[in-house]
Amino acid sequence: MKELKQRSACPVSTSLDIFGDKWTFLILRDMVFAGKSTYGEFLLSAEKIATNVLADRLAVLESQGILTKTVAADKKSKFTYRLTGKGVDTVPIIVELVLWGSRHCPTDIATDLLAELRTDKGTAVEKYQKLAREKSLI
Amino acid sequence: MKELKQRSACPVSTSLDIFGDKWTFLILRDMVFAGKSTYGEFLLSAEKIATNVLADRLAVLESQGILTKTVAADKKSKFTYRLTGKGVDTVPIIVELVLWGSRHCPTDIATDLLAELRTDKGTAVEKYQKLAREKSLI
DNA sequence: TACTTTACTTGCTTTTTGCAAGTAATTATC
DNA sequence: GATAATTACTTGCAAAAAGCAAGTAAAGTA
Repeated sequence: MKELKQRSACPVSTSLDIFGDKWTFLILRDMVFAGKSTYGEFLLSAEKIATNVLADRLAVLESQGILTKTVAADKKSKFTYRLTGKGVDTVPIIVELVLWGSRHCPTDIATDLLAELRTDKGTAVEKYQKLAREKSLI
Repeated sequence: MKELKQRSACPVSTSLDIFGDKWTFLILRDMVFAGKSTYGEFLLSAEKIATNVLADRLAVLESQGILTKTVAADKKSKFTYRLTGKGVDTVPIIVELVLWGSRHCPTDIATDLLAELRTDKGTAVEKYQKLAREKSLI
């Protein structure tokens, strides 16, 4: 059990106690927007997370109830990671990170996704939350 | 000039290249929701940031154009930090961190602020952005 | 002139990250 | 049925970042 220390009772602080690093939201991004669900898939992302850091972050996210780890349906040697409701609730945060980054940094994002997020953020958030929820029920 | 390396062209990743740590959003929170603007004020927050880390983060945020550093109006020995437009644009991210933390962690947040954010997030975001913008024009 | 305020800087220890290699249980192939 | 490949890690070590205590320097106050 990975236990995190809570630095204060401020909700921004408690959120950052869990998500305050350069990698955690990239794992969640991969689950929400790329449909990834295995250790091997997370390793393939462009940012090249180290294997020990990935293992550590997955353990933290599992212990914090943000995702679940189960043996894959097709292979016993594989694990499937799925978002819990608590994990699905991070979608609005990730969407705001997408919008800020795409507005203020040189990025390369699918124009249709960006248009979707900019035109009707609320609907887009609900859509990706629904997709993530459906995956967790497979 | 603090220069950051961009790990990929993904907007989530570029946002995290700047904000991906446990302290940066706490500084921005203090500016947006507590009206803080000086080094000494940031040091007083409950989470107790180390002085060298605070100095480093302020330098990064300044070099990234998220805040400006000017000599204070009243004292030449004091600096005033203010959000730029790019900084004001982080308010929606911080608001989502507040909402997630207050929903999923044991926190202690003013109930009227929480009600304000939950009832009409868009209006609340605009209100705090406007307040931050007005401060930057003083 | 001495003391305080304000904003750091420095030095040192601890923790986290990054990188390369190794391991162990399945699963696929010959 | 032995051999190789997949999949998900673990381990060891160097480098970077964070944490802590103390020191510095310019400006303001008594």
